[in-house]
Amino acid sequence: MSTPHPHRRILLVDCDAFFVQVARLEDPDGAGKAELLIVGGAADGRGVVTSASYAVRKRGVHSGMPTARALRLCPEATVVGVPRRACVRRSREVREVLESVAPVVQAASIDEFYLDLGGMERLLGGETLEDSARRIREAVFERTAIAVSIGGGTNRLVAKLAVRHAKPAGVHVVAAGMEAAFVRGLPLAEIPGIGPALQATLKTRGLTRVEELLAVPETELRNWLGENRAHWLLQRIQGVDPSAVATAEPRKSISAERTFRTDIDDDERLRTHLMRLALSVGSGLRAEGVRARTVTVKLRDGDFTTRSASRTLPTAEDTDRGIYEVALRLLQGLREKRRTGARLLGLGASGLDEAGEETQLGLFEEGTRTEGGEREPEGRRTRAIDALRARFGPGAIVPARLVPRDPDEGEPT
DNA sequence: TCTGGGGTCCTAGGACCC
DNA sequence: TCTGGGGTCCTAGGACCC
Repeated sequence: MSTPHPHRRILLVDCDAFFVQVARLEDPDGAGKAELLIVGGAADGRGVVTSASYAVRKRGVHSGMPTARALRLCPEATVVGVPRRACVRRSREVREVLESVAPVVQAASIDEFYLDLGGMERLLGGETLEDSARRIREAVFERTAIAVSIGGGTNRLVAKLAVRHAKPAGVHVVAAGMEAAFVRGLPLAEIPGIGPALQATLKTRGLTRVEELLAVPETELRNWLGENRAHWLLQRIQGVDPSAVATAEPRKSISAERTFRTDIDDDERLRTHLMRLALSVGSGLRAEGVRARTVTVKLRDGDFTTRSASRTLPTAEDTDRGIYEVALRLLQGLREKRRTGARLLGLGASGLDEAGEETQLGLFEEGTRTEGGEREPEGRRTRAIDALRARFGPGAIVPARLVPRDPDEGEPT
């Protein structure tokens, strides 16, 4: 079957410095007035920059940089915490606007959305992709007060690369047929998927630009990187990306982790943190209506060595207690292998199946057991607690006696 | 100046089965 | 007695993205 249209019309809508914008909208008199604004973790602990205003970026600050270092580069900057809840809400508002103007919208992250305008040619009349992008940019700003930039082209990769040339608050469309030429002029580091490790590998052969890599014979590349990676890389540097814009697939894992202000070597305290993580992961599972077959514990030692242990259960689990009990054994195993101060503790749930109709219990709820040892349904209370946690955060309802206030919590900024 | 938290995907070895 | 493959699941680790 032949397609009626010669090429696809893909847009990537990317919110400009999203966390900064949201922080300003939520606090117009505080963050809103600070031109030099950093959103991220506290500077006195181990926090990093989540997003920095463009004025701060000019000083060399970028996301992922330790906040302490960012403040050394830009001492006048104001630092505020991440307004998580507001970001989720505003992200949803942006998505809703996009869904009203495009038939297919895929949220790639909290602040990025792929659109496929295919199939709406008749509705659009003769509108060019660039004009569509401008119209959509304005609609989003009008209805959400969020400024976005939009990249466009015939596939997702090109749209993604184009959006960098659109920022801030602009539009950049790569014309059909110009994909390879557009990619050819870029440094390899700009290609999504070519991260620090692959960049370093390529650099051992003096390769830092797409152009240079294109000159390497294909067979050589295959011998060097293996069939799969070579194929993937070749497509990337030729501006080819057959992947479709698809609406969200079900989530594959749910996890929570904490980096401590100072390393923790005390098993009792680690157990307390593990409980807290189990509460968070458990309510996440129930909120999604899924159960997990695999539980993973992650431990990062003081020297930044990261270790993990996982266990797949015969039956899927979604209770705080069930998750916790498996996780505790895994944590003990990891601690026995190497007992040293822990920098980070994490807990993940994967192998997710849709939950059935049976009970969903919270961590410290006993539930009543029938003669067969089966739990009786007592979902109402757990659901009520989960609802409160959803509104006020995972710390809203915790068994105070067993999970005291987190002494390792960073100071709120 | 050390290096967050939430995810996805890939690889590789061993177990197990056909 | 010797010698195969392939497929799937599980586990551990790592790369990468925002």
